[in-house]
Order: sequence, then structure tokens, then C-alpha cells
Amino acid sequence: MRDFTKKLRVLLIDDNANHLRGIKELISLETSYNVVGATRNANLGLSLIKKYRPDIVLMDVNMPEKDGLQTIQSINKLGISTNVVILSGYDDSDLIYRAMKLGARGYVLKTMASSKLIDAIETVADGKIYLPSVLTTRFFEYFQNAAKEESKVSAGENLLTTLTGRENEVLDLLTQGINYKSIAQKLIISETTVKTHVNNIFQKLQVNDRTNAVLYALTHGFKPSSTMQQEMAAA
Amino acid sequence: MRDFTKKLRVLLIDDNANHLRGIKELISLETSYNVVGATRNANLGLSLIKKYRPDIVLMDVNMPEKDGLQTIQSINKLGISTNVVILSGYDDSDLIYRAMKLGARGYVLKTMASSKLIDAIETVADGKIYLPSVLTTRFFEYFQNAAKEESKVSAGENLLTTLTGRENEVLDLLTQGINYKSIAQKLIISETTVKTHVNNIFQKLQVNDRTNAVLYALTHGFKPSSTMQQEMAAA
DNA sequence: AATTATCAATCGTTCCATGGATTAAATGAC
DNA sequence: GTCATTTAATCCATGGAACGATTGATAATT
Repeated sequence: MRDFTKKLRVLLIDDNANHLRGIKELISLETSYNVVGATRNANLGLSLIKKYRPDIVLMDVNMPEKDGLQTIQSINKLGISTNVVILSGYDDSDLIYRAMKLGARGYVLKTMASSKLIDAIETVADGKIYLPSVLTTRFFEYFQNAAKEESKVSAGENLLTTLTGRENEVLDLLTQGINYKSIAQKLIISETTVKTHVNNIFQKLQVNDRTNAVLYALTHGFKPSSTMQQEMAAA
Repeated sequence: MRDFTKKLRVLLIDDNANHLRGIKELISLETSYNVVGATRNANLGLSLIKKYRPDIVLMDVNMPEKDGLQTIQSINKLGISTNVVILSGYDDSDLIYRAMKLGARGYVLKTMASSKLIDAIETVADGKIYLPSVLTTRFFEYFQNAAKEESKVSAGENLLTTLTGRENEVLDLLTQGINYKSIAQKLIISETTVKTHVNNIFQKLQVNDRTNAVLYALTHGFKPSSTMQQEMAAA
């Protein structure tokens, strides 16, 4: 948990000088915070993060040169567990989704009351995610839509359902890039039997080589039905 | 937007008779709501949804026979755009993630104050997502962790970066399940040249057949670098 | 400026292994 | 009696390995 005897170390990154100054003043009013750095340049911000290890990084997404999303990625590569709170001018669902996916811990709109920014810092410092209701809704607009598209593919006229149990096992091994001989050994059947199964699979999936069979399986949500032999092999 | 002249039609599904009764009474107190149905059985709930087309469905996740998640899927298959609000006893991050991914519009814990349930209904009826701060945090615990695992694979010693431009184009076609001859035709080069490229790809990706090359590409975030010729072909 | 080295991209030939199509058939379970 | 599972034998196409070799672009060296 948070150590209330120490001041929260906050770093600011925003290419807009006015915003930067405004935010800095706002945060400096809070006695429990300590602004360890404020810069208009993302790359400079990265080295400041390396040097000062701030608890919280408040960062604009929309910056020239290196944008906020790229900067989050760079921070992740550093292996430093800093809590990033994104500042943005727009409630673009795609942008919110990508920022959160990259590990942002909070997202605040610049149009929001300044008290929200303090809320965000407090919440995030407390180990929680700060995402206002509107932005949560925006996030899920994107997220649920993407999930829907995904399920569309794996649903609807799914030829995978026509496969028998044994064919499923064989397809499972095919999707692991294993050849006839090894499949035969794994299933303890002859190679010709494997070929028969594979041929049947091809016909059912309406393809004519293993690569396309594997591609079909992967893009249609194939999940090996009997995972038994793998677990046994692991034992 | 919501039509305030009409009552919100609410359907309840919860296998626990006491909960069901309690929630029903709670909601009945609100004059702007109309409970169109309340059932302890998920499958019965489904037919009630078909019949009454409620604005909101309040549903328990933890039910015998058919659980809440499966029920959401069934509702989705019906093609009815009902807003599902999940009721759950636990703030399990995995469960929250899956429910939201399947399209739930809200998530409320049974341990929360009953006023939260009203808040949820209001918020969701208003077209927004209702996810309390704690649950948002839980959700992102799972979501960001999954994203992290994903990026781990596509990052780190990625052999794909060693491929040349031409090799990338060839691999792109390989991942579409195309054979040597057709690749040669598409790229307007000889088949032997394609084989040379493919062999180089195999060595760089440390595999020895096309299936494994394709599998490597797909599991390591391969994105064809030059999409030009495809766009040109489309024109 | 001339050279050397490196590397991407191209093509060819040979040769063998593997993949895949086809046809046929036996067994056992439901 | 249908269907899943198994095996066999034949045959051809495709995939892939191995070795060699040319061109052009780029960079480094002299």
C-alpha cells in the first residue's frame, strides 16, 4: 500500500508549455505531492523516469515526435513499474483502448475539472485504475466491438464442428506444426491412418493442404477438445 | 436516448429464490421500472427475453445448469440488443473480464449497497457502461496482464526482424496459405527464387517447413511490412 | 577514384523426402 | 446399418535441401 509519510513523486510530460505550467502549479498546491520533473519532450521524460523513478507519470498522449503511446511502450521496456496517467484532449475510444492495453493506470480528459486530476493521482497511487464513467464507456465501445468481430469469425458456419474426436486430436497436432510421422508416433497409430484423418479434415474444412487447415483452425477459434494426452505427456 | 415517458422494462434471472424476491421488491419500489419477468432458470429467462424484449436484464453469473456467461452468449445469438447487467457474489477478475468481453453492460456485486443496483440500471439504460471503480480495477488486472503476455511473445528476440523486405513479402504470402507456384506468379519471379527466399526464411526463423514458419509468424505478431502490392492489385 | 567486401535479390539444376489423392477394406460401437 | 477408426498400397505433386552462380546496390578501404 501507499506510504503516507512520504510525498508522492510525480513527473509531468506535456509538449504544451502552458498546460505543463498549469498542471505543475495545480499539483504543487497539494502538499502531499512532489513534482520531481516536468518536461515538454518525451525522450527527455524517459531519462527523467530512469533517474527519478517517480510514483506517477502524468503524460499527454498527443505529442509530436514521440507520442504518448510509444512512450508508454518505452517505459515498459525499461522494466520500471511507474504508474502512467494519460492526459488527453479527446475521448477517442480507440486511443483509450490502446493506452489502457499498453498498461496506463488512468486516463483523464483535459476538459475535466482539475479536481479530477487529483482524484486520478490519488486513485492510481492507491493501486487502482482511474477511468471516469464516460471513458469507461468509450473503452468498452471499442473493446466489446473488437470481441464481437472476433466471435463472428469463430462462430457462423463453423466447419470445425463437423470434425470427429480423433480428427480434432490430429488437427491439434497439425496446428503444432508436426509432420505425419511424428503424429503417428504420438497417437500410436500408423502413418497411413494419420493421412486418412488429415484427408478427411481437408475435405471437411474445404482446404487442400495442412497450412490452410492450420490457418482455418486458428482463425476460427479452434480449441483442441481432448487435451488429455498433452497433460499426460507433461507429467 | 432513453424515453422517459415509458417505464423501463426489467427482467430478473437468479437461481436463488431469496435474491430474486429481494431484487424484485427493491426494483418494484421504483415507479419508473416495470419488472416484466423474474425467473430462477436461465433457459426460461431466454424465452422470456424473446417474448418481452426487456430493456435491461439483471442476471446472476453463478447458476447451475447454464451459467451467466453462457446465457449472455445465447442472448447474443438471438440478435436481441438487450442490456445485460451482471450480478455476482465475487469480484473475480477473470469472471469480470469474460462477462464484459461477451458484451455485458454493467457488473454489480451482491455485497454492494442496493442503491448501486439502481445506479447501474440508470447508467446502463442511458447507454453507458456501469462498472464500479473496484471492478474496473479488477477488470484491468486481467486485461493488462493478458496484453502483457501477448507483447512478451511478440517482443523479445524476435527473429522476424532479421527478415529482408522481400522475405517479408514472401512470408506474408506464406501466411495466406499460398504455394510456391502462386507466390512466384504474384511476385512475378521464378519459382526457384521463391524457394530460395523461403529457405532463407526457414533458417532465420529456425524452422524447417512452411507450417512452422507460418505458426512462428502468427504467434510473434507478424505484420506484412509492404502491403503496397496488395493495394495496387485491389485498384 | 578505384578496390574490395557485403548483402539482397535473382535464377538454375539435381535429388530426395514429405505431403496428399485415390481406392479399398476391416473392425467395433451405437 | 451407419459412422468412426483403423490399415494398406499405389502414385504423383509439392515441398524442401544442397550447391552454385549472376546482378546490382551500398558501404568500407585503400
